[in-house]
Amino acid sequence: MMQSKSDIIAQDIAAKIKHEQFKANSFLPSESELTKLYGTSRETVRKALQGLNSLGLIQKIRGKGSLVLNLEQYSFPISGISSFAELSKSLGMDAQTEVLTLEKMHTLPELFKEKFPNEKQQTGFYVERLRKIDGNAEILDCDFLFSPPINELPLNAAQTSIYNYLENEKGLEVSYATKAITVEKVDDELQRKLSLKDKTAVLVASHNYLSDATLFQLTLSYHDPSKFKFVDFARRQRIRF
Amino acid sequence: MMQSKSDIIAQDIAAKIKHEQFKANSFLPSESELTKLYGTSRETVRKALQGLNSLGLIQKIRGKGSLVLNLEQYSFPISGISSFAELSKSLGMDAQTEVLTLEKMHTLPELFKEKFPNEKQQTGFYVERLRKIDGNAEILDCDFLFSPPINELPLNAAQTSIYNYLENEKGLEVSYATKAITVEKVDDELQRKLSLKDKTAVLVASHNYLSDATLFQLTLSYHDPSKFKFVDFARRQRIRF
DNA sequence: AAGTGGTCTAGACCACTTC
DNA sequence: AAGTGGTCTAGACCACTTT
Repeated sequence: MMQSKSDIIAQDIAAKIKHEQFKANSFLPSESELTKLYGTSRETVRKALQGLNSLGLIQKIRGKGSLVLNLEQYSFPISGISSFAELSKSLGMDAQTEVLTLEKMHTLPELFKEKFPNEKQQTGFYVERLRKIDGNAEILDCDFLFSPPINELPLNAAQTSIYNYLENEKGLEVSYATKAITVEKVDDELQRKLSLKDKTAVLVASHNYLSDATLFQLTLSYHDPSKFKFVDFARRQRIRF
Repeated sequence: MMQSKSDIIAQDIAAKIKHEQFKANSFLPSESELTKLYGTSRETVRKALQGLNSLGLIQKIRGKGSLVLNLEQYSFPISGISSFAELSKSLGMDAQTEVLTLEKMHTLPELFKEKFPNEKQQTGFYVERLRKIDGNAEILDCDFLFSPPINELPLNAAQTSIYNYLENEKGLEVSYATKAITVEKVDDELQRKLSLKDKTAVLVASHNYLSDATLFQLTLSYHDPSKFKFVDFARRQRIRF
């Protein structure tokens, strides 16, 4: 949980990029300069830069330096794994969450059985939340959080941020997720909840895991197609599977 | 272009995972064992494991080891940046490409001006390709490749793999991309080309860059919504921007 | 106590860019 | 030739899991 030196350096450089102390289309100080600046070894600086590189904040160019990329063009990537609370905050949106359902169940809801036919665990919390931006319903999030490892889930956590509750109050470490984006036909009820023109929505289905590889959450996130936008940054892989 | 020791190790371990020499839900040999096995330093082994970790092939668990994750569940992530040729090959699909257009232009096509209003460079190659799987048209790819850096583009490259041509014949290094996924209304022509029921398609719009941060390609990729599936693996970021 | 991964170091050599 | 990032090493110490 402790932040490493390289994490602190990465955070610091990211903040300086954000506040334009390091400007887009210019080069960061060289690795040897950063080494002096932060009083660490070069490998530690390099580890920090590697994180910024894979995030898409900088591009390392051999023989020249680390170029700061400009993200304004296409808005910051939405990919990765973050909560609605974090996203709406970092994008500066006027967002509200309305909790429609929160109940402990001993069987997986039909909707989840249909979309995740391989899941066996049954007991957990079912949460249904409507996300509004500028007062308009845009996303319907359906979550199932397994017990164990999640033994209680206060309404307050569902209203604000479940991830914040799990990470900061329960000490659980959210680590990775697999997501699948598809376009689906939806029923009257969902059409009404999201005020959709057509009976079609974008579905983002996720498996979410803790750092010990425990599956702790399934998510079905329904979006209004006319407002949906998924922005991603990807690097070409050297490892071909 | 030379492969590093850590790349070779990562490739080797990935291949062993693929061929189930290292099985899902079991642990890899420990870092010290891998160090002996490959005859390198521990940091070099760790660099290789880090690559596999960020790809989602393994999960490193402190005090325990590197757990091999099972990908079969949700099929291998499509995210990242790969060509249609690479993807269809790795998924073992019966895929064909029909080149509809390939021409050098001195002005950006209207479609690109509309979707990428900030782009200034004008000269390049416009390529329109229909992707078929099992004989059915599923994707329409529209590419614009800028000159410079791309001064020629043989029809043969467009028919097989533009990335293969650029990387292996022209020595260009494809490095990263930004993508935006949206759902769009389309015209009669596109509806006909993809045999769509509705006048709706999924659009994946990309900016593609070389390793020196040069923008070399814009892509508009139109998918049949009923067949579209984007699978992603994401790790929780420690760097909050 | 022994084994695992996580972090950090100081130094070396290499490849590429620039002057 | 000087400066940049890329790779690799051998060793150290720490935190966590297991026995």
